[in-house]
Amino acid sequence: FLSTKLVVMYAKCRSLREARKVFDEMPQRNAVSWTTMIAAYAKHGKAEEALKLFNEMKENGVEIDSFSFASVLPACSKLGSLDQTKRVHEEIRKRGIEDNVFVGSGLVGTYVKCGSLEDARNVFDKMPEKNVVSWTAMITGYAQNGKVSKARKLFDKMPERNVVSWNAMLAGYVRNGIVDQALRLFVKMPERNVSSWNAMIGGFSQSGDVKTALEFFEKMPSRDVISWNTMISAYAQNWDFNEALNMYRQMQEAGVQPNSATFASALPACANSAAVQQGKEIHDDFRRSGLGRNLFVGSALVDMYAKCGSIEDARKVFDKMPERNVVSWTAMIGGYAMNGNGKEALQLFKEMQRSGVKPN
RNA sequence: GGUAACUCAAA
Repeated sequence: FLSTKLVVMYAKCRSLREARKVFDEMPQRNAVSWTTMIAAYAKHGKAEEALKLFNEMKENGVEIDSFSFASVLPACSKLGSLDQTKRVHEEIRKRGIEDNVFVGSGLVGTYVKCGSLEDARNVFDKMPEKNVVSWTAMITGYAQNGKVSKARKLFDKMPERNVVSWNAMLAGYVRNGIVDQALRLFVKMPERNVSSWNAMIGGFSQSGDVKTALEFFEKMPSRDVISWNTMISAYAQNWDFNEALNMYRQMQEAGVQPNSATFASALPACANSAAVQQGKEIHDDFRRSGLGRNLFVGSALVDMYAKCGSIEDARKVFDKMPERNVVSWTAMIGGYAMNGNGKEALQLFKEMQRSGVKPN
């Protein structure tokens, strides 16, 4: 069908809305159009929507194949619910497609992100054929959960490696604070991409070596938005707030489109230096960016206004947030406490508990 | 014609 191709096209051009419009108006939807929409939502981080569509697909009696499962698994990863993932896994088993390498690798990664290394390893061991993606997903599982040597054993054992596998191992060393090993890999790897460089910059930043982080940033062949965000964070987290804001400005001059992480990285620099004027400018930039509301940016804004003493503005942002978690609540409550308004702080604390958010 | 793995962010 022609409209199926249209949905695919719009989804590829990352125009979710347009794709959905065509999808909704289609006279007949097949497995391809359903899967395309599910994958598009998952890619945009809209996990609930992806799962909703997946369930609707089942209700409509459309056949769910390995493509559909592999597409919905990233949404399960984002939700992080082990129960949800086990339910999907059960459906996969029932349909007898757990041997598919895309489905298997997806399951490994999803179990990792739901915090169950055991289930991940189980699926991994049972896979009749593994490819570089399956191996890399398993390595990431160990590497990101404090088991670097297990990760390294797998890494050395895997039949073939690509740049992503090298990056996964490198990131594992970084995550566990072993920057020298990360650097050793970085030097040794047969090819590097922008992610490899970004990971190293993050590693140096994490160990407090902003100087070397900057050297790598300047030396790398090309920089993407993550490179810039990492440097902004590097300065902000190492108490050089002016340089953080400087990087933010340079990024704009370089014509790089900021994303939500950019704002969430730059705002703490204003918060911690009580730079309310710059904070307001960044708030304006965010509104003008056309990026949708974001939990991280919302919390960073609340914290920025609160720490700058503009408690009213903090509350305005807080009230407009569509979703709040313990970080947003804590930022707001802390703001009132700092302001000497213990009464309002206490009241909000109770309100937070009433809304089902647990303090930590 | 649709699918899986790596790097950045808030109290």
